[in-house]
Amino acid sequence: MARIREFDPDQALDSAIGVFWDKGFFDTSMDDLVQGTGVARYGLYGRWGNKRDLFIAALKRYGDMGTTEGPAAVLGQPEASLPQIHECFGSWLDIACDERLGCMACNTAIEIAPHDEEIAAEVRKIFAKLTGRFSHALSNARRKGEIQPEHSIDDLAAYLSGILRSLAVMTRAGCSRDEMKSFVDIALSTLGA
Amino acid sequence: MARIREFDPDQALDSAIGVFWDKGFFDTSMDDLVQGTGVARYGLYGRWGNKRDLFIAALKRYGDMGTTEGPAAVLGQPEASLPQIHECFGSWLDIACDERLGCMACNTAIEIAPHDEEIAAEVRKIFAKLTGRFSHALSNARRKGEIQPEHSIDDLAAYLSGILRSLAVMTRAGCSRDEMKSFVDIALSTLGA
DNA sequence: CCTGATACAGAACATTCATTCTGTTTAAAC
DNA sequence: GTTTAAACAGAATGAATGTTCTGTATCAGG
Repeated sequence: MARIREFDPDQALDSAIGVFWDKGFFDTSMDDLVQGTGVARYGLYGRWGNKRDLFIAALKRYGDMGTTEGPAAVLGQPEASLPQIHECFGSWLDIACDERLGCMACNTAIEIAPHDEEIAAEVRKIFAKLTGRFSHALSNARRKGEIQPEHSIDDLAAYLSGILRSLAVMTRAGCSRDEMKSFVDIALSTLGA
Repeated sequence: MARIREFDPDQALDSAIGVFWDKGFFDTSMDDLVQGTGVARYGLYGRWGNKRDLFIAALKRYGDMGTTEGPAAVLGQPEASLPQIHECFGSWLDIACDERLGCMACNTAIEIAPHDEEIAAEVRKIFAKLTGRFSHALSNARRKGEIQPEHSIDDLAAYLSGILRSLAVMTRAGCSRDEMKSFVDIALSTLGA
């Protein structure tokens, strides 16, 4: 009864993530998105309504994928513990030096969160999700006796989550790998042997 | 022989810092700046040429003032050591909960540094300046035996500087004071007793 | 008091932007 | 094959943006 859609919304969203992640919200034009996604204006507006809603959809998808696809993926393993935490930061460093994307949630936090509470809440949700991943690994680590008992698991998880935020800023600023590496080394030394 | 200028450039720059710091580069219009500084277009363009150059001037001034006026000011005391480091983070937390400005250098790092190397270099310069302040206080702290000898002063200074960057992101994201407080507590526990 | 150089206020300009509209194409349903 | 609802490509629109221009006001020098 009607013509069939030519683009895959999820795939388009993945491309949109790439554009927004790199250039941010305000410096990204709808033209950039049409070009970046390969989807015509009609398709983008028909599906997501406007630029802001498309951004929110992209951010949410980033939050859904980010922890299962990026450096934090290893934290999801059932038996993930201290080695996986180290691995997570290690792969972050590897990626951070190739590209200057940083973390889309952090970029959004800085660029728009103070002026858009709905988006701010989404950012904090993504942060919480990552913190949850660290909690999981830290619980295993504590059970295995890999970390000091000085701080609570939740506090430590929030701490590691925060450390990643520093790296996100440094990555965008173009700080050297050495600088980030020694930062991570000290940060992780807090966990204990 | 000519009419005298009515505005003070430094004062105008201070106002411009306020606008850019809050809204970032792209979401700030020249109208916002005219309104925020109280200076007419003619004055802004005559003195700084264009928006980007005005931004750079504001960023540089931020870098010059930031470490001597904000929470990091106490680090400049000749005998500043561990207590002043704690004080610095303490006042950061106090300020962070009133307003959601964060750190202008961090905001700039994320918003434009990856796409503008001149500005990125300026951001790193501001980071280095803050790190220098921490170095100073940490040197005193080490001499007084207030911190562990495990890490080098320079690495620790870069570490503390990085911690502040996390807080900048959390502030913009609207994280709670408790969350930031426990983050800082763990971060500073690394220094030792 | 004139003169003229410069700062001022705001209009004007060209461009870009997000969004909407229009005419065409597509393919499922009859 | 015809019909028709929906997707496509890109032009059109109106607002906003960064920048420049114009006419007026101001003040130092003669």
